[in-house]
This record gives sequence, structure tokens and C-alpha cells, in this order.
Amino acid sequence: MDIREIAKLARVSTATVSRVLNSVPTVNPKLAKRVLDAAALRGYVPNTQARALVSGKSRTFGLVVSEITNPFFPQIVETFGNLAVANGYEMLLASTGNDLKRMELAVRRMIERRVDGVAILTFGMEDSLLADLRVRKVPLVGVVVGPTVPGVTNIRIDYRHGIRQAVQHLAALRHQRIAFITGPLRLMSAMARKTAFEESMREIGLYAPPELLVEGDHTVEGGVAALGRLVRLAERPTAILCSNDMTAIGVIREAYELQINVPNQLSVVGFDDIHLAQFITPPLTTVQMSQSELATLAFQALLAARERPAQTRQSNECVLVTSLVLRKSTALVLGAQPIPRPPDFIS
Amino acid sequence: MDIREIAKLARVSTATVSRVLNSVPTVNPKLAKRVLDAAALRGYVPNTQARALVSGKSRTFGLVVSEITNPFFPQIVETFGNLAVANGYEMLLASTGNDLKRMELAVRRMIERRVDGVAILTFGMEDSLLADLRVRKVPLVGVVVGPTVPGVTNIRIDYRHGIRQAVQHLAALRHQRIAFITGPLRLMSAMARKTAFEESMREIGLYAPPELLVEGDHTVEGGVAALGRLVRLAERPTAILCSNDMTAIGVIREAYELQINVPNQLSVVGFDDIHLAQFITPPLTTVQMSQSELATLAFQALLAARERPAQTRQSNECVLVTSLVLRKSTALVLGAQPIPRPPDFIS
DNA sequence: TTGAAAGCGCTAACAC
DNA sequence: GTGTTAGCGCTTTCAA
Repeated sequence: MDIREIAKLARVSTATVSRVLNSVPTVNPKLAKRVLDAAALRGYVPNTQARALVSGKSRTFGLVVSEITNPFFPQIVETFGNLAVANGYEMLLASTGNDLKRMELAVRRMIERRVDGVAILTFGMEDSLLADLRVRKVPLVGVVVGPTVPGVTNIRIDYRHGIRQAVQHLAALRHQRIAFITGPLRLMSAMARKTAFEESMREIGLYAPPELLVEGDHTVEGGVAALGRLVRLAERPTAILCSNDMTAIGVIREAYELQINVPNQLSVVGFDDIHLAQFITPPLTTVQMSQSELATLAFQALLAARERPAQTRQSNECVLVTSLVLRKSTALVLGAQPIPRPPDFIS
Repeated sequence: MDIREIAKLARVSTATVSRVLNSVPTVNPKLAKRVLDAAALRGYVPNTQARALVSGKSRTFGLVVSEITNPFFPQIVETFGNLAVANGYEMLLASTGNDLKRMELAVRRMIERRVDGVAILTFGMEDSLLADLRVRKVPLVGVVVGPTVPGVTNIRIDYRHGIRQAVQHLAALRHQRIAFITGPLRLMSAMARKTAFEESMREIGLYAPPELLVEGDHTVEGGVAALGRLVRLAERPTAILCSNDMTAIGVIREAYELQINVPNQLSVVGFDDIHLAQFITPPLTTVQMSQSELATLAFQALLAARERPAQTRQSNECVLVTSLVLRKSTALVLGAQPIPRPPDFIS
């Protein structure tokens, strides 16, 4: 069944059917109704491939993430996908696992399917991803940590804001020995978080000795291992800030194993605020980086690029702010004396 | 850049280029090399829409799930997506939230993009999903709980096997008051799990009184609420089997809140074995329903349907078995006397 | 305002 | 074994 069949049934030309289906306003309402009725009668659905072929637009956006099974990403996929559908687009999903081969495969798929734009939300716009897509003038948006990437919409994450809040929150609870468990330091995003931590500490006159900066890998297992190392220290930390929530979950799990009470003997703060963070025991205090906001920023940038000619697209930049969410995994440092209440002003 | 440009560069016809690119074996290797070189030189990538248009196959499979943010599904999406790519397909993802409107939208999208098959992994092949796709002879595969659905590949889940193992495991730990927290009972899958529980109990001469069967909703919050109700009982259960892992996580969280030790004062068993189950505290004993196996079964069925003409496709059925995974959230019932060791045979 | 017809990039039947 | 060519289903000039 095709447009010709509907045209014949409605006794108009295929051009008119096409116009009606694309809401071209200059069509006689009488004819339009005939077309719509015919289409409904036959259950006609236009063929997207034919449309794409002639229009040169696939109405598909690519979304590149690190790993769908990483709890950080499903919310992004969900939001991006919903926005896509709401705007008549489809989403081409690629999960690269930060692996070069898979990145190249992802790019190849995007090009084959002629996507109208690609959002790279792997927290590092790897060159292997960019080069081919650039040549083909595919609109690009991605998360940036270092210098602004030219010819691309940059979503800059303000790690500092949330991490500073976390550090100051811990300091307010009288913590001084605050450890930081990093992510894999080859990832720019992990590096940026670590740097933000160090700067935030320095800012309030605290010092994080090297033994309190331990490298994790953004997995639960990594958190488990990292706590294992930290408790062997002569002087243990009283609080731990983690580079992501999965790490924090690992820390809490291992603390339980080691009979260390969280938050009373050890305060733990995560990063990301994945959905699950509020449901672990105790509910995790963490720095929120809104996944839905990130996905929305990325999608909007792609949608905007659609209208604009390629040369007008100078690299613009937007910022995603992070901020602390207080839950139950932090407490006053053990043995801290409450400051005595001053005599009441009135009585 | 198109096939003609490559043809000209390689001094052959477009037909030959097409043959080379599709690995038709009867092409002169000399010419083939010229074509491949030309394509590589120009970075030529065939246009999938044009291919789809002429071949009538989009090389896209639809995947319908309930909710990507439900931790059960990302692994399915991952596996299905990887298999798709490995076989030259793309995945069209739809998340319906068991909502009628969204289901219909999903079907519409699938039809518009002319998918070559649809896997419905929402644990209930809703009629609103099936009708339209059937009319258009789209190969279908789905999870079935009740009677076999005709004209579709049915993946039947053997809930009984795993749940029976769970019940017998608890019984072996001397539990007699075993509660079951169900999912939303309008879902056939939740109903099937509940039934499997009741039958497994009866089978070993245990009885689950109505007050020990409480309705949850497959969320963490639901688990929290359900435990709240169970602890108010005059005679509390000593073990709880949950209809899914999220519920179990909720139970464990609330137990912590109520100072009930899991597993020593309360044994908890989940269902699904989501990735996270092994990382909560204590690691969750649960009934595994392999997500990757499910996705693989679904994908293979779609791939197989591709070769077969529509009428040959009588509804075939395959089974996915569930089975208990032992971790740390269950223990001997409190106060159970160990059975005294008999005098040693030798001494 | 509507229709006729060209053509998007590719595959496959047919001819050589 | 290779080339010529007719479409796949649609949009979009252009002419009426």
C-alpha cells in the first residue's frame, strides 16, 4: 500500500496526498478531508525510508553513551528517547564501553543510517568519534571537560559547584580527614572530579594527603577495594567522597562487611545521584548531576542545529550545574562535641 | 557521494559496485578490488534508506520494554542491541510504561520505520500491541505467561522452577512463616509468580495465610511499605520472598530502618537477579531470570522469522528457566537448634 | 490550488 | 561476469 493507492481512492494526485500528509496549508479542505479519510480507511502509514531518501533527512539522532548497564545512563536514554519521539525523531543508540573499536563501529552505524545529529554523552568527545562525523557535517553535541571543542555544541559540566558543596558539608560536620576515591584517571571526567575535590579542600584550608586519594574505577567492586585500602591506614579517614555513586555503594557495602557504621563511624558521599542512590541503606548523600537535564540539553542542541546552516554553527557552549543532595550517609564526626547552646536571650 | 561516483572512479557499472558491496561471489576479483579501493578512497558508505526502500527490508528490529529505568531492562537492551549490530541490524527502542497510549505510539513508530520484526518484552503481549503489527505481517516474539499466543513466537518463562527452589531453600532453613510480596496483580507476570509461590508452598505442606500475601508494586517504595505492614502482624514472618529484586531491596532497606537484622532475624529472597542484587547489603539471594538469555532468545527468534515465509510461521514456543542464586540474605530461622551431630562412625 | 513528472540512492531482472 | 535500466515510495519543482 502506498501513496498512489490513497491518491486514487481520494481521487487526487499523489502530490496532493503528500501535501495533506505534510500539512501544507494551501490544500483545499474538501480534498484534504478526502485524503485523510482514505488514509484512515486503509490504515495508511507513510514509508519513512522513502521520505528520508528524497528529503535527505532521516529524522534520527544518534546517542552515544558509555554503557547502558551503568545505572547513570538509562535515565539519559529514557529522556533523550522521549524527546526524540515527541519531536518525530528516532534515537539510534550506541554503547561504546570507551572502547575504540566499538566507537568506530558506532560512528559507522550513525553514518550508514544518515543520522541528522549525534549526541556524545560519554564524557569525553574522543577524536575517533568526531573526525568522520565532522567531515560529513553531522551536527554534534557533547560533554566537554577540558578546552572547548570547536564546531560542536559543548555541554560543560560544573563539577566544582557540587563538589565544593560536598566538601564544605563534610567540613561543617567537623570532618578533616576526608578521603577521595577517584574514577579511572584516564577519563577526563574522573580527572576533573578529582581536581575539583582538591581545589575545594584547599579552598577551606584542608589538605588531602596522597594516601587519602585512592584510585577506583567507578564500579561497586572498585569502591569495595578502595575502602579495603583506606581502613588499613594508620590514621583512617572519617569521611569519604566518591567519584560516582557506584563507588559509594561499594564503600557502604564493604563498611557493612567490616562492621563500620555508616554514617556514624564513616560519612560517605557519592556523585551522580543515580535513581538508586536514594534507595540504598543508608540513603546516599550525593552530588547530583541531572541526567534528564543533560539529555535535554543535548537534544535541544541537536534540534537547534537542524535549522541552522553548517557554517553558522560556531561552537556554542552551555553549562550543567551539579549540586549536593543531602540524605543520610553523612553525620557529625564521631566524638564531636556539640557546641553548647548559649543562654537564652529572653529568659 | 553515491554509488555512481564510486562506479565511475572504479570504471565499472553501478551494478558491479552494488555486487561488490554486497559480497556477490561472481565478481571478478580485479574489479572487486578496484571498487573496494575507490570506496575506501572516498570514504563511501552506502545509504541505508535507499537500500531499505528497494529491498523492502529496513534491517531494523523493534524492542518494546516496560521502562528502561527499571534496572531489569538495561541488560536486555544491551544484549539485544549488541546482537542487532553484530548482525547488521539496528534496534528501535520503545518504552511503554504499560501505558496504552504509549504502546500505541510505539507500534505506530515501528510501522512507520518498517521494522522487520518486533520483540515485546513487557511480560504481557497486549492486544493493542499485536493487532496492527499482525495485520502488517510483522514477525513477532514475546513473553507469554498464560495460554500460547498464536502466530507469534512465545517465550514462556518457567517461574515455577526458580520459585520452588527458593521456597524449598527457605524451608530447609526451617522457615515456616514465609511471606510473599507480590507485584501489581494486574500484570500477568506478577500473578504467575504469586501462583508459583502458593503452589510451591502447598507442595511441601506449608500454608501461606492471606495476611502473609501482601501486594506490592515492584518498586523499592512498595517493598518498604509491604514490610511495614508485615511487621505489624501479631505473628511476623521469618522469611519474605519478593516478586522482584526492587521490592526485596525495599524490604532490606526498611528492615535496616526498623533495626531488623537481615538475614539473622529475617531472611529475604528476591526475583530477577538484576546486576545490582549482588551489590546490596547483604548481597541478595534471588531467583535468576537471565536477562541476556531472554534477549538472545527474542533476537534469535526474530532472525529466524526473517528467512521463513509468513505462513510457515506457526506459533512456536521456547522456555526460559529460572533458578535460585544463593547469596547472603537468608539464614537459619532464629533460634533454630542445629541437629546434633551423631556420634562419629569411626571413633 | 492542483497535477505531471523528475529523481533521491540503491538493487535486481534482464540482456549481453 | 558485467552493464543497462526499471523501479522502491515519496517530495518537490514546474506548468497549468
